[in-house]
Amino acid sequence: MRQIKHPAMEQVELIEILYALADPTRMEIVVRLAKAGRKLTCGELDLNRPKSSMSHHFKILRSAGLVETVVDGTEHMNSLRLEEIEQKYPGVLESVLKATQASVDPDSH
Amino acid sequence: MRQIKHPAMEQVELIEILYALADPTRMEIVVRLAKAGRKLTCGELDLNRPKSSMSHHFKILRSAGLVETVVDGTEHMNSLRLEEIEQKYPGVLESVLKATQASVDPDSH
DNA sequence: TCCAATGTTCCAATATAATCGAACATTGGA
DNA sequence: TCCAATGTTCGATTATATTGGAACATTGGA
Repeated sequence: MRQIKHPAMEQVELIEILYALADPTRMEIVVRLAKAGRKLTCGELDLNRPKSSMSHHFKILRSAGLVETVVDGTEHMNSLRLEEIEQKYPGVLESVLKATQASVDPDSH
Repeated sequence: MRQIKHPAMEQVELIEILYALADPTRMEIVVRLAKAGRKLTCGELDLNRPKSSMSHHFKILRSAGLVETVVDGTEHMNSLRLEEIEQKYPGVLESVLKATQASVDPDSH
């Protein structure tokens, strides 16, 4: 597989986005990608889990339309499809990301 | 049980909200409650499913902090905890509700 | 050509969730 | 007091997800 397939935004369903986010591991990946603001390899996003488990979660994030993965040599560079999702579902991802900060920082609410 | 217990907003987790919304039946309940803008009985929110199934979903919606249920005689009146959730997680529920309309109305995106 | 690095795929095991019938609890009215 | 109405709880079944080891694919460098 030269490059990985991703769904077009037309076929990205809100409920799949929510489902993908409703898992701590996947949410953590999304949050890190948002904070990084640049492409990260799967290795950089490693969460002390077997590669097969991480790969499983990336697959779900991709099929939900949240993450885009570009093959670069032996590495896979991942990024959030933030603008695209904002366009189709304004505020959803943005507010969720903000809310994750709120959960961590007790002063923010 | 005279009245049903609900979690305080302090213990309402974002990820549980997302999980609760990531199911078509529960999403439909939430959308209907939002559109109704008034308390609805479980019967009014019936989705052609056995009572026990609906009750299961209401339980999850309650424990996630999304729905408040007040016992009134033999009926249970349900409402969205919209303002409270907006306060704690601004924009999340609002944008999701807007997005559900976008999914239905092809002109809106 | 060989090999290490990076992930994916496959598969089986385990865990979690959804479904729904039946029994139960509570209420209000006849 | 009896009963119908409204939901919940219980328990069993089925469906779906997660986990992780092992094998595999692809790439780039030695």
